[in-house]
Amino acid sequence: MAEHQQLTERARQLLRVLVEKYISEGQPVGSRTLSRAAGLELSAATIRNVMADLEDMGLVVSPHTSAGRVPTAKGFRFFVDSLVSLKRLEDYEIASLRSRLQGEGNDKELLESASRMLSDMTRMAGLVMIPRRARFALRHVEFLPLAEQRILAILVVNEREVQNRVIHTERQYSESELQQAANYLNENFVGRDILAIRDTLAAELSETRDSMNRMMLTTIDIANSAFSPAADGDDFVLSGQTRLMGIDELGDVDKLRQLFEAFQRKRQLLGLLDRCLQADGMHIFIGEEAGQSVFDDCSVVTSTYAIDGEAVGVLGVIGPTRMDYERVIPVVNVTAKLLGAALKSD
Amino acid sequence: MAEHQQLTERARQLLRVLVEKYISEGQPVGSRTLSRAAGLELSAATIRNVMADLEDMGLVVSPHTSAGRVPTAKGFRFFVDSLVSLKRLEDYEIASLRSRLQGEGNDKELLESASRMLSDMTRMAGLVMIPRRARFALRHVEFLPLAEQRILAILVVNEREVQNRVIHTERQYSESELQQAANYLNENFVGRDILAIRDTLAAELSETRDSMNRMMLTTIDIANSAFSPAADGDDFVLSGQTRLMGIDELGDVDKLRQLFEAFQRKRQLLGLLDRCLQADGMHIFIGEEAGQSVFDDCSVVTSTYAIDGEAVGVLGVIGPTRMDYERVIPVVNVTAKLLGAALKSD
DNA sequence: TTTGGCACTCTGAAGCGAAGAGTGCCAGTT
DNA sequence: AACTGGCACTCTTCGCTTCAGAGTGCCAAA
Repeated sequence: MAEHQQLTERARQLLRVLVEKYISEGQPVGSRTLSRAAGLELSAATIRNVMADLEDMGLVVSPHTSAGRVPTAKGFRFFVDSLVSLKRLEDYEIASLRSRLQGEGNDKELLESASRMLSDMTRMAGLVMIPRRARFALRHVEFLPLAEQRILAILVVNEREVQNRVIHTERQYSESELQQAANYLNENFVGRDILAIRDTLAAELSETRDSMNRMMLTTIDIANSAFSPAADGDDFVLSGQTRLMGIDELGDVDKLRQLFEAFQRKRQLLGLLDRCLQADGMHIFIGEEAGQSVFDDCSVVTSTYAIDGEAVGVLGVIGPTRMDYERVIPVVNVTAKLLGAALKSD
Repeated sequence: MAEHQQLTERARQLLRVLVEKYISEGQPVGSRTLSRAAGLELSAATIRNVMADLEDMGLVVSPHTSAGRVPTAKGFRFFVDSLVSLKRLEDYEIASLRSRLQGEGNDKELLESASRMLSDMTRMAGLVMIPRRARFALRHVEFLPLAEQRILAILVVNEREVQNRVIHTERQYSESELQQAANYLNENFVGRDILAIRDTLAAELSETRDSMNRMMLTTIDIANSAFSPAADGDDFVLSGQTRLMGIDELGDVDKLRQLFEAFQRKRQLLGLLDRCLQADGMHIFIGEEAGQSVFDDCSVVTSTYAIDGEAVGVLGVIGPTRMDYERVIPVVNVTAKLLGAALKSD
């Protein structure tokens, strides 16, 4: 059986059982064990032949001459792509998750709660990216002068979310100028998207610049800086990192430390999440597939979550390559749906 | 030499050298090594006698019959209390720290920077408690109605700090009622402490309840909830936790995990910091002294930091019991002074 | 009081052999 | 042609022993 040949049904079945066994036991599995567990009426010797083939194809390896087989990253990939049989969550589990999310007041708590849920359900680390709402509907704006040509802008958007930014301006504005500008915006633009407002103002500026009064110029100047896209400092919520410390595949303290450092830097993980946001639905990265050596012994299972049909964020879990995909995949999937619904409903 | 007797000068000297040696090498130190390192002209045998005394007093132990001595928590305590000779920081080091703090814009960044500095200088974890300012001077307030008898209160205090809170009220208020209440507060109370404002309003209420107009009642009702003491979610800034993973005294993954969990829960650590805030100056907890088993193999070195002479917060480092106190203590001390100064100056 | 000497203890590394697990291959069976 | 039992071989793991090294405690002498 050559490298690129199709797997026989039997080989697939054996690979599936091997992976399942390995996931549940964490030990290399030998031909004898497999012949007992597989349900097929085959002797250990026969199975050894099949295993040799799977090894040629790079789906399994044995850590040393006399130690049974372990799935490779490629083996896991094949497993999740075409062998895994997902376990539906029990209804009561779904109900309990839903109620945990419904109790939360604001969005931030909702995300934290979802992250903790992912972590609790899978006993690994859960993560939830802050939603990138396309739209920030202005509810209210306030400007306060600070020293040195700086202004504190407070925006209330999407009904309840408060953002505050310090902006630098060309010249010093007085308190009453700022007040007027804010009033103008509050009277004319409530409910509209802040980026759209900025564009509208800019258009107006170029059309009727000369005839414009001072107040309008002030308003446009300030709004231009204040209504720029939010640079969210904190881009995801991670929970249960410490659970990873209990997992012996990741027992190497040094590896673990690098992983934790990556969590703190956020950049690498964020890059991964961003890639996931490009395409709706679930993504699974196994071992090296994430493309960053810190995650080499890890897998990441993610799903986008959507508000009103639009994917606004990504959530998922991160754990050892040897994780219980049959359960983890549905957990991530369901949590994504529930979170989307919960975000919509308030 | 009995348990409670004073230590001779010689015993003190030997203990000092032993602790220093142990701190730098991390290995139990034997009598032979000590006789060479101590500078005293004493043979190993003599030293062994002294060591036996120190062991009786509980200042050192040997991990097993043939392994030299290691300081106990009590031994370290004695060392830091009366033997340690602090190493002054170099002027250029102080200058570099000062400039790192001066570059920062807002308070939050300042605290993070201080925390990172502590971590970098000591190669352990740094932590800085958010200042508990006694006074929150009102700069501006805004109330916005939300659904279900909730109000979004936005407070700007201490010139530039924005707090937002969702409060629940007895009845639903209209947008214009809230507007009036906010205007009243902004016109009459700017610059005063929010707790004082609340008290003033409450006093007014009891005096002239009957003659009071509806607007005033509204204002008092809302301000009463909105101007309660800030429940800061995030009470301290921790940096460089991962540095602790490299330290072999804390090599036990399970211990380490408990420590990290304690960091996330925050409560325990916060309790410790609060105790430190009771008394100005430096505090050192060695091993069990912190009173919480999670910190058993750790020491915590803290200092209060003050703005205008008033201690408003605590900062420090956390690391293994075997840390270089001679250097760590000055680092914490200096950082506290610099942070206090930096917070004042803006 | 200090010191050299000595017997003793304990650790840690190294080496060894037996047991166990599993493989690869071959020759025989279906 | 596909499967199977058997067998030699390999590799890990565990317990045991040995040995060197480090350091102690105690004693008798200076």
